[in-house]
Amino acid sequence: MTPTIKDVAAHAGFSIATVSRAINAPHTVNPVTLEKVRQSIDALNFRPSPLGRQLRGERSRLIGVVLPTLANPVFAECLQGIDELASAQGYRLMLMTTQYDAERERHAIETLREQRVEGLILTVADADTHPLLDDLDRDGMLYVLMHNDTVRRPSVSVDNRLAAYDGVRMLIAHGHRRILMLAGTLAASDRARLRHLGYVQAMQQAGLTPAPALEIDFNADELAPSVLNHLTTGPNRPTALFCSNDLLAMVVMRGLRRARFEMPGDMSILGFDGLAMGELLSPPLASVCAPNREIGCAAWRRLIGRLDSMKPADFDDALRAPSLSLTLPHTLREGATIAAISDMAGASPNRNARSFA
Amino acid sequence: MTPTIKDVAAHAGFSIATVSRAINAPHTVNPVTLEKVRQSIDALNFRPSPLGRQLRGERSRLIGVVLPTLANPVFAECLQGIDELASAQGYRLMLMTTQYDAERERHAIETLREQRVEGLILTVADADTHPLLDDLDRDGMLYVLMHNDTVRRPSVSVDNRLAAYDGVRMLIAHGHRRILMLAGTLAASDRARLRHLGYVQAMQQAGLTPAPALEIDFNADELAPSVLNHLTTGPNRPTALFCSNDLLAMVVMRGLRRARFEMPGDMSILGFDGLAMGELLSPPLASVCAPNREIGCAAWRRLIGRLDSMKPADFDDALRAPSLSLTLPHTLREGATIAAISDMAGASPNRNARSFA
DNA sequence: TTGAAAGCGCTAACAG
DNA sequence: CTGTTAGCGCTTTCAA
Repeated sequence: MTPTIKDVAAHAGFSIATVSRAINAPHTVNPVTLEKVRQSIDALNFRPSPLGRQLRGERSRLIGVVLPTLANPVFAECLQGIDELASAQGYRLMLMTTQYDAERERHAIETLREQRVEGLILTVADADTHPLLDDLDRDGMLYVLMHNDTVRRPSVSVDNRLAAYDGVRMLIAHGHRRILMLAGTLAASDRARLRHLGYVQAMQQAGLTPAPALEIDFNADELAPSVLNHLTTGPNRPTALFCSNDLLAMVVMRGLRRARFEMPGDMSILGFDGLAMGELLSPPLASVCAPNREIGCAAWRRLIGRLDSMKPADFDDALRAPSLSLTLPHTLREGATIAAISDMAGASPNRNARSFA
Repeated sequence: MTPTIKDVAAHAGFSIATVSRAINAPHTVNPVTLEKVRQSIDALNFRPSPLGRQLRGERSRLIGVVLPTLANPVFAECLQGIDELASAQGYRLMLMTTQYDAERERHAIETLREQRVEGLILTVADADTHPLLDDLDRDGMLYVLMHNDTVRRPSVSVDNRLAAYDGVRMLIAHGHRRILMLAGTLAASDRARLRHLGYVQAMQQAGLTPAPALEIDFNADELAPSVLNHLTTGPNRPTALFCSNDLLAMVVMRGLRRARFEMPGDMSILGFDGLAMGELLSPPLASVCAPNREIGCAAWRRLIGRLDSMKPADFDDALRAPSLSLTLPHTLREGATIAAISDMAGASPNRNARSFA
């Protein structure tokens, strides 16, 4: 079927060794021979199988990428960063998604290891309590986490706690007092916890009372009535929502709009992630922005850096070990979904019935 | 480094053949032996290398995916569909992006073939005039195109001409007469051409004069002043824009908003693609929707179907050949970015100065 | 400059 | 039920 080096050798009238050399060390072979071999290669449309090479102990130049989902552009943005560097450096990417499911995470890592990837870039639900990552450590399998915010493992992320803290402080600076945090169903993730912690700290520092994060079913077409109620009615209804990610913010805004709420007039909204698309919205979505693409690039560099440093000597690696986790700076996109409390139509509790007028 | 079957054999005190059998045909080996081998496997943390297997002529269970970019969620949505089926069926995906660049397309296909993928799923800029696809045909390499709208090659897409036609007819039905089509910089793609053709046909059938597609620089932060001028001023300024994709529609809307245009009051907007995210916008984006996820799934099924049908006999394959390209139904999402002409504030030419008031 | 041959990890005849 | 062995495509000594 696909021609092998043998076919080429036969066609050219030389040995397979010569063909191999013609490919890998052209200068060591007689120009005339070289030319003949090249013609045979073209004639048969031969391409060397990486199998043989890898089998010989060469590097696979294959990196595994494990992401929760591509439905959230956050991960697509990271992947873009990774992909760009990978193709520039001649690496191949093997991609698996997990839908935030622990079993699928396990399976993905397992599968990729079988494929003999040289390293893994992954985003898992919870990095700290993940036995699989311990396995990787034990087996000396190189990996870098993206977005997972932990100091215990090699990772690249923003400081989720601080970022959330800064975001909520901004809301407070705009005069908001009743600020509620909304989280997706995967409230168990390490970053969700840290974001909530940041929220709590910002609230407490301002002398405000933080609330537990309200869980929202991400995929539902409508906001649950009880949730909507919680957001839109009562004397203590929130004036601002801090959403644990941008997609959630968009879903929530749609729900509020259907209830005749306007943003930011009736409710201020702050997201998290800094999706590029958020700037295209109307009004542009305020967000605590992570440099997603750059996170992908940084994860790549760290992985490849460690990969390369394996070769010569390991002490170099040990030197870098202290700074296992890399924290990239976040930014605040103030957007237009945040209003100062004084500008908000629905700020005073007694106007809340408006939404059901 | 990584343990091989030999290590396991040595550890267990059996031959490598027995170990291999223990893995691939457990029932053919003595339970006691089996148990010992299993313990050794666990102890050494052994996983069979796919290299050896593939080398033995086994299937690689590897599929290559080539996409223009992940920055446009259209492709991320397709990839989701593919990924779902792939992981369910035990296949691995190797992903490469091309940024719509012909050279990168070439390189991606080349690379993936070297990796011995069993088949390719790809979206290329222009399917009809693509020598690489001819190579694939010649070499019997299985592939399926996604979104590329051609009858000459195996493909899955919507009927881009008809879909555009239907979309523009809808605009006309809402009373619009001056409808302009906007296209991204890759106006050269097969689908962009077909979409424009559909636009032309719908216009002509209604006795209206179609215009050439106006090219927009997708990535620029602002609309070019000349473009903005074209859209917003003059007695013949358009009342509706048909954008060749949703992302472009969003960029254009942002540009118009900055010029104090409101959608749909001052301008109706129709996109193409049906991004899931479009429904989260305010107002929800009207769009000619392709079932992106389903396109990915269908492409997968066709590829695997043809892969499987290779095994027994090839005439089966010939039977299916007539229906090379699969056309999936499109839908119209009327959204709220389209207003009937009678409801539009800016409909009468003499109101156009409003935008610069 | 070229060829012969060994070996990478594994599976599958074939023998025992 | 288990072991021996050949061979998949390739690179790389080692000889010629």
